[in-house]
Order: sequence, then structure tokens, then C-alpha cells
Amino acid sequence: MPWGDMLPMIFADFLRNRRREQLSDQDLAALEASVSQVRKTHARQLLAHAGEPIACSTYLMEGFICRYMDDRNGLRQLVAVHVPGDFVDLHGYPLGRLDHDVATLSASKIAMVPHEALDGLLAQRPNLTKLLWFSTLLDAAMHREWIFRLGRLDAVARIAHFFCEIEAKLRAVGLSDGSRFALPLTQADLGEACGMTSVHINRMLRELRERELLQVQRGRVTISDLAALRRLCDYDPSYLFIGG
Amino acid sequence: MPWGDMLPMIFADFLRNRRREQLSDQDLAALEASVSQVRKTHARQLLAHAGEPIACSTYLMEGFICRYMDDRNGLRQLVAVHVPGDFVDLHGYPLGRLDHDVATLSASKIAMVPHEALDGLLAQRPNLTKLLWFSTLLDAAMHREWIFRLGRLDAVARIAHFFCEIEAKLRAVGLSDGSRFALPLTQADLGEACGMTSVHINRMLRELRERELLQVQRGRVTISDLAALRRLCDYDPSYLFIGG
DNA sequence: CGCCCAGTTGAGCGACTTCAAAATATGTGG
DNA sequence: CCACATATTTTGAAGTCGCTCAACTGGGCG
Repeated sequence: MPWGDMLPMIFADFLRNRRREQLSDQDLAALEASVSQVRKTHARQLLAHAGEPIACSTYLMEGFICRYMDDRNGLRQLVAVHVPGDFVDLHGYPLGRLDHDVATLSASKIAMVPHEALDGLLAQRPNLTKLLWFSTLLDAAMHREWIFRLGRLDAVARIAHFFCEIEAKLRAVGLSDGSRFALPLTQADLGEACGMTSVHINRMLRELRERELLQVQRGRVTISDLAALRRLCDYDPSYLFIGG
Repeated sequence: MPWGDMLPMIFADFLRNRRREQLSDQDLAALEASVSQVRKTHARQLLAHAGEPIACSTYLMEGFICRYMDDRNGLRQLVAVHVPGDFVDLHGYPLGRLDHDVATLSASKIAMVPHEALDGLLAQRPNLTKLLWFSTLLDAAMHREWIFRLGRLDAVARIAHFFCEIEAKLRAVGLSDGSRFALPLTQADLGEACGMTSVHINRMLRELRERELLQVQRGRVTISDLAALRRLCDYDPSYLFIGG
């Protein structure tokens, strides 16, 4: 029996249902051993600020975290929403500093990985290194999909597309059954993710509700017709590399 | 004298003015040795198609290449514009397949690097590996800036922001003096990059011309007042990691 | 109970699109 | 080097999507 099963598994959800088969028990053990601290945070708490050097990356075990950029008027644009199993700012390791802020959306449980430990992994574990690299490129693929969403989709489709992505990510780690999941975002947050005002988000959510595709209430999302929702925004989850 | 100076330097512009000091002569030599082929391509030629597995990555030596995604109606959204010195689809190595198309904009000179060769580098050259990883994350940082551009800026500022980025990238590899550079993009291309119609691009370019900030003609861009242009769109190039 | 934040709704406006046509470059073959 | 064909740029007019501003509703919590 792989000894990973015997320990508290911090990285149990890391790349789960992605390409997990490539992660050997030894690599997993090395990754677990590189964690310096596991801690809990409150909701709406700033974890890292744009520009400052970082020496530690954050892996999300429970809860929701977002990354965002501010314009000069303080208006936010979200660039990512992270769910359990995401290595939120692993890119800070090769980059050395972040070009965006990182903050929790909900109360969360996170694991801290010092970059010194990652140096060790990089030098000794090429397979693990490639997998870590892969995970940062998964984020880049999501960025591209966000660019497409903002550049080519209208308001309803943007929202639909956003929820399709979140649903697919949550399902991969067992937090969605394909129709229901928790998502602690306000309509203002959705606006900051989809590049529109919260007022218009509200109207478009009503439309999605009336078309019986999607319902949002009190931080819970109910997707009544996932296939139709995906059709609406031409959603294809292959960029998430789920299922191999 | 480093022996890199003695050879035809394929990667002379790779991360030039970025963090080049970290790339040792041996690493550089190993990188050069991993190239299987250098070839020229015509303008507007498809290099890689979304979805198909790739076994080789493309480094751009001369010319311009873009990456884009299509919606169901065939409308394109560019997700990146590459200039000489860019490792265009290095992310295809950890990912295994691409989630977007790659095509030349102008006639180009490219170097092909088989992924097998990269396996060798990954196993034996941690510093080089970290630098290659870094370069793919620079692309991700640019993606984030594009998300911000599309989500938070109006039409004029989007165009200004796009040109500010291209100018900064070209200057880093010596292809812009801060005011003039070649850029073989049509107004339709600009529209596909900035998420708007070519008609509106045309009108906004006129506005930028009338405000004496920027001029575009026959594939040549002239920036009359870079500082003002940057102010217009709140542009801060620090995400490009130029100069350090 | 009353406050505050999130959600909801309406009216009017402005930015950008759509559709259409004309003007100007660019490229090609003779 | 010209004539022709094609691509790109430019301009106008009308329509629509999403924004702004403003007010009101409702739920959670001290």
C-alpha cells in the first residue's frame, strides 16, 4: 500500500483527476515534506500583494481564493478563482514576485511551501518539477479562456462560461455533482470576474434563472441544465485537462 | 570570452534584458544543442492547431507570431502576440497539447526544439529548467494583463495598452527605440487582439492620431508620446520583468 | 429593533456594433 | 510599368448592449 494513504494528505486534491497517475508516491512524499505550515484564514483576507517579493507559495486545501488586479481607480479585475487542490501562487516561485494581489474569498485552509524547498525538488525530482510546471500552465490555459470570454462573449454567455469553468473544476475535486455546489461570490465579485457591473450581473442572472439554466442563492449555485448552459457559451472544458 | 559568442546564437534574444544573468554559458549551450531545426515560414501560416498533441516547441528568432482561439462562428480572439526572443509554445511541453492555434503574422524564422531534448534539460539542468519555466510564466503574466485590458479598459485605452506592451517587448530585444517599430498587424488583427470590431479600431486609431499619441501606417507604428500613451491606459510594464 | 450589505429594479444615456459603401493600398500578370 | 483584382482602411447612419445613477427591498446580525 502506498504510504501516502497512511498520512494526512495535504495534496490529496492536487491535480486530482488531471494527470495524477504521473505523480509517484515518492514525489508526493517529497511534496508533502516541503510544506512548512498549514493554517486557516478568514474570509476576505489579503494573502499577498502585487509587487512584493515572495519566498513562499500557497496551496489551497479548503475554501476559495481569488487573484486580482486593480486599476488606478481601485476597480478590480479578477484574473483567477481558485478552488481546493489549486496551487494558488506557485508561479511566484520562478517569477520571484507577483504581478497581482491574492486574497481569500471564504474562510480557507492553506498550506505554505517555502521556495527553498522547491529548489530542492527542482534539483532532484524532474518528474515532480514537470508536474508543478504543468499545474502553473493549467492556470495559463485558464487565463486564455478568460481572455476569450471577455473578448468574444456577450454578458449572458460570459456568466455562463464562468460558471461552467467553476463547475468543471469543482467536479474534478469532488465538490460538485454536476448540478449543485457552493460558491461564496457576491454579484459584485462576479462582475469583477466577468468584466461587468454588478447591476448587469444581476439582470443576466435573472435571465439565466428565467431560462431555467442556472440559479444562484446564498452562495449556492444550482445548474438545472448543464448541457444547455454549455451550449449557450460554447463551453469546452478540454483546456482543463480533466480526466487525463 | 564565453564561447556562446563564437557560435551562431539562436537564443541570443531569449529573455534578453529580462533575467539573462542567470543563464550560464553551459545552460545556453545545452539549449542551443537541443534545437533540431531552424526554418523560415511565410506570413499567415498555421504552425499548430488546437487540440493536437505536439512533440516540438517553437522558438521565434525573427518575425511575428500570434496565438488565438476561435469561437463557434469562426471569430478569433488573439491571446498572445509574439516577438523575436519568445519561446512561443514552450508551454506545449508540460501540457502535451495546445488549447489554441499558433500562426505566423509575418514571414518568420523559427527554431524547433523537440520535447525529448527538453526532457534531458529538465533532468540535468535545474537552473535552465527554472528559467524555461519562468519564461512560460511571463506569458501567463501577459495573459493576466490582457484579461485586465479586456475587462477594465475602454476602447482607446485597450488599444493604447496593447501598443504599450508590444513596444516594451520589442524594446527589450532591440526592435524599438521607444518611438518607432514595425508591426505587421491589420486593423482586423488589432480588433481580434483587443476584443472589438475593426471598424471601431479604425475610429479609435484616428482618435489616438488626432491626440498626437500614436500613428500606424503600413505596418509601422510611431509613438509620438510614450509617457502620455502609458498614462492614458495606466500602463506599468513591471509584469514583463524587463531589466531585472 | 435598526443597521448594513447584498440583491433588485427602473429610466436614460453612451459606447460600441452592425451594415453598407466608398476610398486607398497592395499585389499580380501581362 | 501599367491594368486589374484583392485586401485594407475609412466614413456614415442607425441600432443595441451594457453602464450610470438612483431608489427600493430583503436578510443577517449586533
